[in-house]
Amino acid sequence: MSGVVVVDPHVEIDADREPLARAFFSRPGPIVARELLGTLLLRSDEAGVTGGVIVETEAYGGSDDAASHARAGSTRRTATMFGPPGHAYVYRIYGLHWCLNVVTEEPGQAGAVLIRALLPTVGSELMRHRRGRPADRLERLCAGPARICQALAIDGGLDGHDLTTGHRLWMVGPPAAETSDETREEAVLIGPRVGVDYAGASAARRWRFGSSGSPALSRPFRPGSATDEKAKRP
DNA sequence: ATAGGGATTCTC
DNA sequence: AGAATCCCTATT
Repeated sequence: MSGVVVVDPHVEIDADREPLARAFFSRPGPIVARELLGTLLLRSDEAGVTGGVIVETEAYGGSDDAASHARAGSTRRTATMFGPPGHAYVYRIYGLHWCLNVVTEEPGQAGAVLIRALLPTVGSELMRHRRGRPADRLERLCAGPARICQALAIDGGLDGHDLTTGHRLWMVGPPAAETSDETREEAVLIGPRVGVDYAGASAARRWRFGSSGSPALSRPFRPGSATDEKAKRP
């Protein structure tokens, strides 16, 4: 991908855009997760603008999903998962790191997509500095959900933030990507979700999605089970 | 009140 | 392979 245009945080957003984005995120998690591949995640704060292309995602459901934080219903931590689609669900893990999700499904129906990896395109030097690894290869900078949050300075203060409004932290692509037919067809890797074997929940569901051939995946997809396939947008 | 554990990452 | 490290959740 060439010459990325950095959106000014104060730019006006088309009035049409928000309802479209809302519709995009209100659909089932696995569909949203797959279609988020190739879209742009951007972060703007005092230090500058950072971000990259989403290359890996995972979908999580509601009470029927034993691997989901929402499995026990709405709690203090997971309340945003039951809220409006297109908002950020940010949680702390292992007392150390933060992870970023986008809320999916209609309000009242819990769901979220974990953003697992980006290919950096904006502010890579700032991200290296924030990660404390100036020599890190570009593909490794945001290869992992907690690395993304460290590189983009995302923490609990952004929990519940609307990702469709175009400021602080936002996504570019849905639904703008629908205009470019070229990008509709892409090879997508599919596999079981990472680190949720405890629930025995990942066995049946293959809700992890990755951009085929991307050098920035958090970890490889198993060549045997994770099938390469052509995914087309509706 | 308290115990158990995690959608991770880095180092040994 | 093991630690780091805290707060959410469930249980007493």
